Amino acid sequence: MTESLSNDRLTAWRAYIEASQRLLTRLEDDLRDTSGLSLADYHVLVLLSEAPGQRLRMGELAGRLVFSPSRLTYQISSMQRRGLVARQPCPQDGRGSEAVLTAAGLLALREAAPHHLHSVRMHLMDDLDDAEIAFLTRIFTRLGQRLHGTASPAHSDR
Amino acid sequence: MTESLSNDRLTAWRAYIEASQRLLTRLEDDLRDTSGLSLADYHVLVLLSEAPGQRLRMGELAGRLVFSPSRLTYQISSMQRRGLVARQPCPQDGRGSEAVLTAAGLLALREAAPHHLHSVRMHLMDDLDDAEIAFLTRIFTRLGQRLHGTASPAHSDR
DNA sequence: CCGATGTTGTTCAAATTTTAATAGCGTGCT
DNA sequence: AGCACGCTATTAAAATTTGAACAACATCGG
Repeated sequence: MTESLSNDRLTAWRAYIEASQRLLTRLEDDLRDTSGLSLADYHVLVLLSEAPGQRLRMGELAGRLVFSPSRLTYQISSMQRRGLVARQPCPQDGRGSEAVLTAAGLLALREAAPHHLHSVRMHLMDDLDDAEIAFLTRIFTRLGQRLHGTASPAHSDR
Repeated sequence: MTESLSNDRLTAWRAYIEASQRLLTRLEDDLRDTSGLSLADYHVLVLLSEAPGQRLRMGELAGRLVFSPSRLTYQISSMQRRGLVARQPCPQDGRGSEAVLTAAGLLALREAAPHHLHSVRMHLMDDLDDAEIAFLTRIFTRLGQRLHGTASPAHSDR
């Protein structure tokens, strides 16, 4: 096992990590300032708004958000308190529950989206040309697919 | 103000966000399993080990880690409890303090690094060709520089 | 030198996230 | 049917992170 990275790769890695962190921080701040939502709130709203019946099982939602189950429980409870989503027991499975988008939630999303998308463009997308977009998509789509399978939230053996 | 993203860009954005989240989670788990360190611990150790005198001002460290001041205070206190770093008052500035790498901290880094780097290669780098590395570096170096200036931790007006 | 102001870190409380149980319910086997 | 097991989501407690308020010191202008 080779235990190092070439200089080029180390540089790439560090640039990626640091810039991503800064970007996330910035987007979070922008979103909070313009709409009072967190990124997590926003992502939940987006996923629900796109789902059939504007509702999703907790587990499905957690998987897509890359959230632990308990984190999602907390997140949804919080949004429920604020009236952005409702919680309903799942008809097909007595154990489960679904998060359902409320009218207020949809409205909040509609109000927040323009600002947020503007922010994403401003801080990232406007600075990238088409070739860069293509690379970004290629690299991270592949990465996401590869990471999706092998476990992580739970500990594998190794 | 155009308030949307082209489909291509939206796809790129979502792939990037989700895969990055999965990657971070995976690396964190791997690192924790093999060395008992968090990513934050590891980054602190790396930065200190590279700094002249293996010491850095709190503010400098916070800036590079993209941590809030209070978060860094907590982080360093935790590492101090575990013997990985020490805290010293700053000679030039009576207000400040420095975090200093300890022998144990350096050892912990040396032990953790091979596993962590292997993990980074495994999950990300080995899957990228040289052209992709170049794009990654280019995109995120530019992004990092651009985001570095304009404020975020504190709220600007807008 | 003195006072006004800005910095640097820390502290405290509140909010969030993690981790380790746990309750309830499905599934499959007998 | 009856039971062993696994899955789903929640809960409780501990750990972390945020955000506001502060204390101590530096810096600058008078």
